[in-house]
Amino acid sequence: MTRRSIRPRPGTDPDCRGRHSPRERVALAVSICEGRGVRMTALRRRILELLWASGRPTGAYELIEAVTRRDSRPVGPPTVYRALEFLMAQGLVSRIESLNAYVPCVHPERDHDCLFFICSRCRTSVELEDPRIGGLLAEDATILGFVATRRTVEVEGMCAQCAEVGAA
Amino acid sequence: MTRRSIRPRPGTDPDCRGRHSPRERVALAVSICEGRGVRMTALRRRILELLWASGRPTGAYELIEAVTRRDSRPVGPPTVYRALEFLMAQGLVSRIESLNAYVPCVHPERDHDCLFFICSRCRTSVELEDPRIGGLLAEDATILGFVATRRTVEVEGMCAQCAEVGAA
DNA sequence: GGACGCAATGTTATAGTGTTGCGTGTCCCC
DNA sequence: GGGGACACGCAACACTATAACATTGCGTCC
Repeated sequence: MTRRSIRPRPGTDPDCRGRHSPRERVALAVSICEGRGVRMTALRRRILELLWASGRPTGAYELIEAVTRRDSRPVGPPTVYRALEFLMAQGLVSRIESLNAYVPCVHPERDHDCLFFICSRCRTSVELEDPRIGGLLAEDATILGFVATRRTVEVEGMCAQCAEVGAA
Repeated sequence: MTRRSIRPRPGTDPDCRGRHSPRERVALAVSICEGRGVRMTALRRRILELLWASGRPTGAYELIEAVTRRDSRPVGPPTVYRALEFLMAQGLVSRIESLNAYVPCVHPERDHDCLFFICSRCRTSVELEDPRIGGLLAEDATILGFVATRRTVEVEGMCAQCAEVGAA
């Protein structure tokens, strides 16, 4: 219970911190797309790289600016939104609803239900997987006769580092 | 497991369906505000009534139109957003992040963590309370050293009624 | 009763987020 | 190398939310 040295970054969770470089995760995403027969185009890849490079949940319009700057050509909103849609459909990116922002998923290789802890001070987020929560939600859904297709679980507050600083 | 006759409406959950009329819930909200020494003004009350009357998650701009129509005078966005902010601070209304919409809370008298099941076909939502989920989230937060201030749990899919129709 | 303080609301403008519609290109498969 | 599906470019627009500033209304204090 005392592994507190993590610096929360998108998609870094306590069990695998440091093990996943952005480069490696992008390469994994590419191979996943190959395996599925879907197209990881240059634009889509660029956006995934930018999300990994950002280090925190990133808005669509920030991405528009970043792509425009990096590729030295104007890119419109629909272009970026479509790429995000693709990346989300492939489970490579998640949307954080309470921020209107996007983060790369740490474990696209697993079929996962993300759970986000979002620090409102340093604007970072940590992705966790906790299958127990999915289980309870499925149970509640069954009671209601509800057929679930998507889950959003987000916790806002202050991360360990910021809480320490704030307490000082 | 076979209580399926409910018509999901905002804030109606299987354990108390039909027991809460909008009128009664608004009256409860008024008395809660009195007890707390905060002001349930005419505008705030009007917006709460409109949310109860709507029967589904309602966007801020829908509310702006509804207030404008009902009071026969133009109302600007800030006015409505401020009223919503107040109602949320008092736990009388919740925001559904994945819809950018607002619903009245069924049990403002309890300190509650809402959990929403949102039907993407009929656009209704059902509010549940499941303390076990809050417990797990608190547990995960502790492991991360995270200090939580707000939780968002939303499940999208199809409600029992729409699933039946859709299956036909 | 008039001057002040304060909370709530009104007004205008603008920022931020996301979508529609349509045309063009490009890749892949046969 | 023709044809269809998918991806992208572009312009305009729709929706959601906030900033900045003005006004109203009400209670209080002298």
